[in-house]
Amino acid sequence: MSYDFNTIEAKWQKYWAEKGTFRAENNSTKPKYYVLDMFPYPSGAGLHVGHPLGYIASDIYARYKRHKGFNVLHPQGYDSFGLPAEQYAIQTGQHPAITTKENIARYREQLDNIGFSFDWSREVRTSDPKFYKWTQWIFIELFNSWYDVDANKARAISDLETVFASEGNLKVHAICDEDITPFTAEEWNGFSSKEKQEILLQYRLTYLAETEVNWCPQLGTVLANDEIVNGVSERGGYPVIRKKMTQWSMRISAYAQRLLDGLNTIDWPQPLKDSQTNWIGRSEGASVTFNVLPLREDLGGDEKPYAIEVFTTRPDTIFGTTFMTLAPEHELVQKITTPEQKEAIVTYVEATAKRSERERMADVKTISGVFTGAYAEHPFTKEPIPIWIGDYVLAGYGTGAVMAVPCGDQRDYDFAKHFNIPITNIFEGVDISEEAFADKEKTVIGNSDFLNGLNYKKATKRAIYELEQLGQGEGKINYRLRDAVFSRQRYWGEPFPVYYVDGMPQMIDVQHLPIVLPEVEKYLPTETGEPPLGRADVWAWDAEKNEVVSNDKIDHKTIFPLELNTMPGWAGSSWYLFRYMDAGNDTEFASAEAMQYWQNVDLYIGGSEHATGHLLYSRFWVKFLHDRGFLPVEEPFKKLINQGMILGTSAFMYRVSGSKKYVSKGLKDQYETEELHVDVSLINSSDELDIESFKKWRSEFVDAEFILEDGKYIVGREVEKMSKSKYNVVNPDGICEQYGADSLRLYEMFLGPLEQAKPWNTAGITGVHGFLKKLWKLYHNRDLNLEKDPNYYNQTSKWDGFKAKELVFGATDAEPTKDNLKTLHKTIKKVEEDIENFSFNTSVSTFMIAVNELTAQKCNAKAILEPLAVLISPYAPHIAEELWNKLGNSESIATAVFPVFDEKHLVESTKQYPISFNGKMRFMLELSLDLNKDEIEAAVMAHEKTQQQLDGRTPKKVIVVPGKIVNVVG
RNA sequence: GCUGAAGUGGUGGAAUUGGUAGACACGUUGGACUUAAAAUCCAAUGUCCAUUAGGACGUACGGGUUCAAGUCCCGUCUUCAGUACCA
Repeated sequence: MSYDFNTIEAKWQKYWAEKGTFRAENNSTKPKYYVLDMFPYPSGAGLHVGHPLGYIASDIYARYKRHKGFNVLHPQGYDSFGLPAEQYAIQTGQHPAITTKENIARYREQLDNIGFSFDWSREVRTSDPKFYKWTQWIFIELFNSWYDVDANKARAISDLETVFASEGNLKVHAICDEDITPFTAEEWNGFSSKEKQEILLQYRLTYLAETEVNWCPQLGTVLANDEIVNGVSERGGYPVIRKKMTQWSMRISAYAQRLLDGLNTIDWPQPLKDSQTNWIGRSEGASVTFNVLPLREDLGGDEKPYAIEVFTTRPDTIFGTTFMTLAPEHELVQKITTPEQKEAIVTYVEATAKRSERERMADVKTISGVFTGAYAEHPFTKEPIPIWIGDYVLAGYGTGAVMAVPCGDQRDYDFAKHFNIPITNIFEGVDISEEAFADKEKTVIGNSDFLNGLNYKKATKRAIYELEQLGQGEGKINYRLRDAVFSRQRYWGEPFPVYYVDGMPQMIDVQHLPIVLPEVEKYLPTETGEPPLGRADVWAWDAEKNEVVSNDKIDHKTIFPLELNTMPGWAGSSWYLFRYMDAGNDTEFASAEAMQYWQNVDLYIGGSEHATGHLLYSRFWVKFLHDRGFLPVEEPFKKLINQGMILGTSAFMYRVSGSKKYVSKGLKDQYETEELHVDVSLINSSDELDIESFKKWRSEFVDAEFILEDGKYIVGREVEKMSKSKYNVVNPDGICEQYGADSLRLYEMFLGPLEQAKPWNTAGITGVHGFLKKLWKLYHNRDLNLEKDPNYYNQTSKWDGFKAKELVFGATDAEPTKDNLKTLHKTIKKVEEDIENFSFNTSVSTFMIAVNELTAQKCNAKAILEPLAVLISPYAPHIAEELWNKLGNSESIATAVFPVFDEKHLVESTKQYPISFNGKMRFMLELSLDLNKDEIEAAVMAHEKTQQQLDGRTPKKVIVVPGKIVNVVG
């Protein structure tokens, strides 16, 4: 029987599905292990060879952990809300639910073909109402929570109402909107219901606010900061502008410090932790208030002076402040500008507003700004300081205003030089005639009154103290992390469980969830610019009957309008990991017992592109749910591995400009050409184009002409991200058909280290496929191809070759030889280490060596072949199952126990290595692993003798480490 | 600019705590078996010199530590990724 992988793989995939081999139990005496992949978005293009890379790695680990006696949870699902299905719906009118369903079916088929050990009974889909019911529920819980700084956690909003009713908000320390008006208990109790709601909204962890957002006109929606790349939308590459809109926001800033601290408790790649750290952007410093001159007491009344609050990380340099700069968007700009400067300021502000983000970013070198004509008072010297505006100060960071210290900050320095503003040097022994001095460590302050002679640390402390005495500043920690906008003007997302009474948002009670997406006849925004849900006919809330009803019934008494926005893509993916623990639960998002048992994800594998999106939001929600007592854990993913991207090798053709002629790569420089992508399936392994297929590929190429070199059309090649639009996508189906899923799995692992990006190239796949054939033969009549059989040609048809002769299953009960055992245990050790270190690529080599050695040893002992099959089964599960079955086992190999490594079989002969020592020839000694004390002594003595014979000296020091090399120092 | 990662044959990539660099695979060349092809098996394959025996040089570059450096230290260069006027 030859290795018929197609039959074998189909057989075992069916077997696993029927027997439910990979179902995880929520009750088990075994230790638990949770292995999770980032679930895919089911796109119309299907899976390409890059997708399964991480899945194969996690599958190997999951199968390995099962062999090691763990109760393994290894589920899979779909992140099925998203923009592409909606864009497709806009173009074709096809309902996104239908497209999504079809795409999922295709994904499932492809995933099944690769033989993953997923527990499909726990599948989740974020677009399934049974799933998003709980996404809506979490939203309501966020709405019903506030962040208590004293308890350092989120609490129920009802607690806050109790506090307000008894003592007002004066003693409440919350992370909330900045401009909260203080009130007493009496005042609170006297507020109307609407006033109370408005106040509470300023405290809630999700809140409605008029925010400046990134608006993408082409997509008709708002984008989060991480959905924008270089000033254009990540999807589609459309321009993005700033616009004010009323939006739902998530108060993730409340968790900034805990998100930072939590990074120390999890095992994630350092670059990823770094990028979250940068994103959160903690900086320590002080906030300082500068009063604007003329102080307003001379204006009469008790009006307070205008005050500019700044954030600085260098309060120690406050005496070096020679001007201030406001962002052009700063709210005080209009108020403080003097009449003489008005025109210049207005012109500048307008010019800045017109510049797109992109232009502003592209042009960071040009220094620009305008003097407002106003002055502020230095808190200590009481000197007047000119106030400027300039676009190097960003409205979105800190307070949108800086105290400019040109001697200590290069940007302030450049600005001052450019506009001839004086520069005061406040550093001892430093020359600032050429550039600013920003080295904190070497700082000694001078020319600064009470700060003179102090270093950075002491001066900072003292400056903050003095500012506090004046009531004009305090120590402050500033975070770059902004609250996350949570509204999207889209159709294909989770609807909010929200209706509006008198303009105030109301939550729909959990027992009436889910609020299911309504039908609409078109998926575009409405003519008036409302989100697509504005087109729904049945989209109003009957607060008496508690159901969704037709919109034309809205009476604002019992029937109210529903929220028209939907939630962003990251909503469902922020908590899905818990749904797998108890996927069918209709009464809770997962039962407490299930969550207590499974805790959190032990191993998470996925791409690093989610560093500041999904992986941050998910940590935020988990911390929140933990605070409110819904989750036992505070971090979602204990260990994370980023698999590298598999890149495609694009092919390019060169079209002679303005013609239908295509010139081969070698001759392209003789013409003026433009390059265009061509489908890689039309190219053979030597970069030659299949001209006939190319003409048939697309109608526009039917009458193409070619300028060939040596009768061939050679294309250009370049490695790029795999993408449908670049025609460089390779999907796994063809490979599964031609070489089998096991070959694909082995090959994807063999390609290189998991974390590394690498181009896809099928050239080497015959290597791993050949290994599987050898493995198969190892369990069968292996001698057939190694020695000539004189009868062979008589037995079989001459033309059928070796395949025609039946290979006989050949494992026996024979005793394994020493060599057999050595090979086996060497392999166990290496494979175990490799899997634990996630270096799956090297273990494939280990298998090849093992099979080659055992073949050479003509090993047919069941005692070797059986454990070998278990070792290989995580990598190549189908062939391992088949061989396991043939060895006479009735249970699936998935339940087999991982073989135990026994050091004693690794008997190496003691070896001497030559080294050169002080120009003389010496030897080093390597001891075998299994020697006892006496044997070691004997070996060392023999070794010393050799050394003596060489130069007549005895080594002075001998370091003996069993199993290691002996270091002899003369 | 800043942060992080990495530079090893024709190619992908191996190499424990420093210990025979180039495992394993692809590719290439030669051979066996075939009428032939495919498949399979065997051998060679870092570079240079040499008929052979053998020798020299080799892990981006320049230094250093060490009996011993791909690995550790200092400096330089290059590439990739992330981030960007963050006060």
